[in-house]
Amino acid sequence: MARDRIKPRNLRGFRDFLPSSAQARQRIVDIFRKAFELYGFAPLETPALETEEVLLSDMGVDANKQIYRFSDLENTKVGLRFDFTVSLARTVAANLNRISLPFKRYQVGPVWRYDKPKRGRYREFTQIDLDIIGVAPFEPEVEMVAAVARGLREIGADNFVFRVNDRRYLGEVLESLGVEPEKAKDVFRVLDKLQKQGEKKVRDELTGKLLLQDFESALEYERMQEVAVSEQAADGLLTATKDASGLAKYLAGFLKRIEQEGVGGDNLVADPSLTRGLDYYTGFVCEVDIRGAEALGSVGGGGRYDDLLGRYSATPLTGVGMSVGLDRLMDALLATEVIAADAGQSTARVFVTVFDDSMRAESASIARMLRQAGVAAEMWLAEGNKTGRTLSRQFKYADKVGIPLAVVAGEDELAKDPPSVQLKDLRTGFGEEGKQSEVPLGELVARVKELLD
RNA sequence: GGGGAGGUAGCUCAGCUGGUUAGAGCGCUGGUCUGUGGAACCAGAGGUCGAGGGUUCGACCCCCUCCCUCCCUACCA
Repeated sequence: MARDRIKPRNLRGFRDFLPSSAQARQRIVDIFRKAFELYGFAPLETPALETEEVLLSDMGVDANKQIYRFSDLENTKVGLRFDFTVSLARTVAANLNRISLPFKRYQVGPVWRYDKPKRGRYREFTQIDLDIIGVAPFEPEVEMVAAVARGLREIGADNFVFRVNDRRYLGEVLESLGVEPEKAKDVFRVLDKLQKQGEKKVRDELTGKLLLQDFESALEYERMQEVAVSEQAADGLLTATKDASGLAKYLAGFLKRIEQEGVGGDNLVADPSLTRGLDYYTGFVCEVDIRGAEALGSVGGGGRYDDLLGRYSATPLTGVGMSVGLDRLMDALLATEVIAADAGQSTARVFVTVFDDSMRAESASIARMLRQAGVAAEMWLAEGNKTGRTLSRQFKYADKVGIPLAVVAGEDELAKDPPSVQLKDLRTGFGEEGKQSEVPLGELVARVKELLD
């Protein structure tokens, strides 16, 4: 009798990535890595597990609830990292003697949040994180946004929108509107409905429930949302509050500066309602959306955290950073058809068939030749091949795993002078002209490279 | 966190008002074809009908609890 089988299931909110999607993910990560290194960011690696005391407290109440926590076998209280920022702060504080400021680093890897899973939200997900430690505003902010924007463009996702704001600015605005800080979120949530529900309903709700004094200013302020950044928008921000403050000037200055770096127009929006959930942000905050996939939520976000390092070090240090959520980015890119759903299962570009078990050595030598030339090649591994009889199975396999080219090394061709093989293009349909041709072994590599271009 | 829908083969699903050995398509494995892929035909493997308990002579079907998935909503990556 068979034993009880174990159900091959994953934990809730955890996923496997089969080769076809894992390849697509890794391509995206590689692009970001290159973009970041182009700006001089260096990689950092930190442990997935941190002590509870490092992890907790400055994250905000909601965040603390979402941290995976447990006691290890020695009863040490530990937790899985919730994001990379806290680990970064700890690492920097512990290695100040070995780190030169400014410290520019990126980190890619999984983080864990005990949240209710849904589309675009997982309990284990991969973040691509970018931070600059030790420099005051706002050049680091500019560079960070520019580097992430570059990565997105390299992927082909020109349909991104950065929303930016400054938390302190928000406080000033609220004060000028006569809103108590604890009501801030409610006020902006209601204001968010302006488009959907109309002005009257919003006015009633705001002046009624929330006792907002100055509705007109709030409305004017809200209308700054979704305004593409321009001179005009920057001026708008300056007048959104009754008293144009130094802070407003600072934000407007930032917007002009980031435009110089090529991030503007449809890609940049000043969003005065943006605050973000994590408590450690002290100034600049931003989020990135993929236009057309806003319902999935933002694909990235971040901000400035000038007090966080002080938790771990007597040396106060400023910092700014943001991270892109790879999983949600993939979902958004698929939804907006920036990338295709399915890549191949195999990484090989050429499939080398085995015509007959007795001719495996010949096939193996062809595969070696291709690999030597830097062409990814896969050879048929199964035994039991007789004089071409299993070719159809081999082609079927190669086609299914997405290998574009196949080589058939048959006895007749190899016996020729010069020895030759059949090179077949599996991408063109069966029966079409030019689906395959005889190529001398000496020209195989060149011909393959030509076809793959 | 709040509201709604659903869980039957690897996948997509069917299964009459509860009635004997639970089905289809696709996929998978093998066969027919002794030099060529998406085909056809044949055969086969694969299900404790999400889990546990209850009602009943009898449950995939009815009831309860739990688990899981999806959609809307709030928040986040």
